[in-house]
This record gives sequence, C-alpha cells and structure tokens, in this order.
Amino acid sequence: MNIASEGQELASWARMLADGTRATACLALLDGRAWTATELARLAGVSRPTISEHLNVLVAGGLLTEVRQGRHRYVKLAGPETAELLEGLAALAPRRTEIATSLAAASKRDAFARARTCYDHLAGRLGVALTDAMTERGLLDWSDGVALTTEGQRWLENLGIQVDPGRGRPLVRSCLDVTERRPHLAGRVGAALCEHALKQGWVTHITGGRALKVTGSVRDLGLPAGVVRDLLSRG
Amino acid sequence: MNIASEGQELASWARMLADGTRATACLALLDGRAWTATELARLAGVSRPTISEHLNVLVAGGLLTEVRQGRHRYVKLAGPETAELLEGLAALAPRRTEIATSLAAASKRDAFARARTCYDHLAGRLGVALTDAMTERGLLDWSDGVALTTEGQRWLENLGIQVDPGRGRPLVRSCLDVTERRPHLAGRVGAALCEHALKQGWVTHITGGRALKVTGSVRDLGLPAGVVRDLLSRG
DNA sequence: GAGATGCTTCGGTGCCCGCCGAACCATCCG
DNA sequence: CGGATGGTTCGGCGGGCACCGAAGCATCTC
Repeated sequence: MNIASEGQELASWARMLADGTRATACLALLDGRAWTATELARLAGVSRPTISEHLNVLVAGGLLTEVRQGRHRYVKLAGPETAELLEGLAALAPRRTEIATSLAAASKRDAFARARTCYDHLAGRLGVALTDAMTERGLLDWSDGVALTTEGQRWLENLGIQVDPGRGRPLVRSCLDVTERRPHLAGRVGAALCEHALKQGWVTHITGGRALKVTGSVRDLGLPAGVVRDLLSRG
Repeated sequence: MNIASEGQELASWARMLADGTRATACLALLDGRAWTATELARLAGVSRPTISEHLNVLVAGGLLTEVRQGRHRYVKLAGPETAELLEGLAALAPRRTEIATSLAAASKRDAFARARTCYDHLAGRLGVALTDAMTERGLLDWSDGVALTTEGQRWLENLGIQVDPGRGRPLVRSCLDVTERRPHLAGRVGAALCEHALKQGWVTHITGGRALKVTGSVRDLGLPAGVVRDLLSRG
C-alpha cells in the first residue's frame, strides 16, 4: 500500500522495456507472429546468448510467452492486451525523430500508416476508417467501452465471418492506433475481420513488415469515397 | 523508421520510469500538486543530491515541469496527459503484492478506492459512478471518444460551474481509474467538477493523501441509491 | 554414427548509473 | 552582517547488467 513499494513495482515493470534490445524485440513481436530467438537476435543486432537472456527476462515478466518445438524456441506476445498496451505506449512515447530520411523510407512509412496489422487485427487509416464506418452504420456501440450491436452480429453473419468463440478474450475491444492516434477495432471480432480480409484478398501482406497492400475489393466495404481513394492511391 | 531505432526510443522513454525512486516520485505527483525536491527526497528515502539528479532526468525527459521560486524548486507532472498516462500504466502494471497488511492500511486503502483525486479530477468509485450517471442521463456522448452533449453543458450551467476555457486541453477526456479499471471523467470539465465538489463540500480532503471523504450532500447528485450507500458507509 | 543447427550456460569485461558525503551556491531571516 | 535552509555540483564508490566468445546440450539431418 505504501507509495514507495508501488513505485518499485512500477519501476520493475518499466525496466523490462527500458533496454533497447528488449524494446526492439517487443515492437517486432507486435506483428502477432511467433519469432525464434535467432531471428530476434539478428533483428536487434546482438548475439544469440544476449537475446536468450533478454527473452528469459521478458517471459519471466509475463510480457511474452514461449513455445518450445524441437530445437526452436518460439516467443510471442503474451496476449492481445499486451499488444494493445505496447501499441499505446509506443503511441504515447513522444517521437523525437520525425524526419523523413529518404524517399524509400518515406514511402515505406506511408504504406505502414495506410494499412497494416496490429497484432492480429487491422490498423492504420484502413483500420480506423473501417471502425468509423462500422460505428456510423450502427454496428458498434460505444456508450460503455465498445460493444457489438445485434446489427453488427447480423452484418458479420452476412459476410460469412466466423468469430472465434475464444475463452475470456473480449468480443470487441478498442485499440489505440499508433499513427492515427485514434481507436481502431480489436478483440475477437477485430481478429476475425482481419483474417477474413486477408482470405478474401481485400488486403495482402507486403513482404518484410506489418504493412498491407489494399486491393480494389475494398470498394465493397462501404467506406467513404474519399477514404477509398486514399487507400488505393499509389498502391 | 527502422524498428531498432524505434526500440531505442521506446526504451529511453521507459528508462525514465525504470528506477524505483523516480517512479515513486511520479506516483506521488499524481495528486496534481507541486512538490519540492526535499519533500520528494524524504518520501522516496534518498538524499537531496540524489533526488536532484532524478528530477533533472524527469524534467529533461518532459515528464515533469519545474518552477523555481526563491530557493525552492517545485516540480509537477507536465500535464494532464502525463497524469493519465501514469495512472494507466500503474493500472496496467500487474500488481503482485495484493495482501492487506493491517487493518489501518486496509481502511486507508478502502478510502482511497472509494473516492480520491486523480491529478485534478475525481476518481475512485465516486469518480466512476459520477461518470456513469452522467452518461446515463445523456450528459456525455461516447460515440467518438468522449464528448459533452448540449444537455451536459446545460447541466453544468445549472450547477453554476464555470469551465476553465483552457488553451488546447480537451473539454472532456476519459482517464483509466487505477482501482476500478474503468474510465472516469477528466479534462477541463472533470477538473471544474472536482473543484466545485470541494467548494460545495460534497467531498473534503483527508489529511495525508489523495483520498477524499464523501459527505451527505452527495445524495443530491442523482447517483444510484446503492452507490450512495456505498460511498457514505463507515465514513 | 558424424555433422549441422538452434539454443543455453558460464566466465569475464566494461560500462552505466544510483547513491552518498562534503563542499559550495543561493536565498531568506533576523 | 551571520546563521539557517533549500538546492546543486563534484568526486568516488559500488552494484547491476548488457554484452560477448567459448564451450556445452539438444535436436534434426544425412
């Protein structure tokens, strides 16, 4: 109860992210996939022994979970809440380096801001616009947190989307978008929607990152015309 | 843009809170008051030189702002966003030590959970219940973030509450409650409401903390009867 | 079996940083 | 002016920890 011990607790938690290598690994894991230790070592630019220690810390701290398969150690974020927390933190951490370094980097960032995955759901302008459109059409109710309306359930059924019954994880949940700084849809419905979008070819993965390419089929989603134009521009 | 440098950035930010002394100081500052360096040193149990260095770090990092008055150095949280971020983090950090140590500590915690200030607005069960009641009566609109409805404006006027016109700071804003883990009202309206509540004697400060004592006048607020009973019980 | 691959353990090194006491500066007070 | 008080600067100490290379397991492949 005393404030000093609470401070210690908060600090020990923050310490997990207070190392560049660990933070980099966590950001990489935001794509929702399970990575091997070696992959993360290469990404973060450290040796295997080093990343091994770091993963021990993160797993012990409950931020990551691991699965051992044969000689591989797969780690991933402990859960959607963790992912959302991380995205929120990254969004809130003041960004000091907002300088476009090169044209290639800029266009890569553009793609990232336009449409990407966040853990297992859609994010970027696409994710936010989709969430807005769903709200507009009465599929979501934000009066207390966020909830799926009966119209929303019907809409999902009409699209043929099966929502993973999932244990405990909320049906819908709002997640702060890193680039838009506005909430987009997460939770089981968000995940199902993303899966469906990939399966239907509305979006496809761009190699080497979380960015997504938006295809013409996105016109059928009922998004405002201006948004559709933006999403399809140059790409 | 590259993920490694983003990781470094996140880490350097997290490092500010990764020290027990600094985290303790930040939690103390959550009461919204400006503290002197010596006060914080005594609270955190470190020497004056030590806290001085820590405050330098936090101010340089933008988490705190300072005002020099005579021979005093007053520090406080940089702004309401910072306070809300901290409350959110403290709420999200898994609490491992949830053991009631003594009756005195338990009753102190009870008071804290029942009603307190969070930065400059009301929090605890009181804050959350008040926010719920306002939503119920159509004073708040949560369809896109949170907004004050015209009914809400009228309600404030009827109560004779002047809302600080404030530069840039949002009129209303939701803030995650540490104990309830649900949003309560912050922003300029939240601050004005808290100020009004103190002035009208709805609540009074309990010495030595952020906890508030709820008085009988709270009956006039239109909260559900069960909530009122809870808030007034034992105290 | 032998060799390759993924990962961990173990020493060891070096750096960072939290901490303090002593000295110092600035301000307020009589 | 001198003494008290709040704060900072400085030097130095100590511990923690991020990192690596070498060696050691475990697993898969041929």
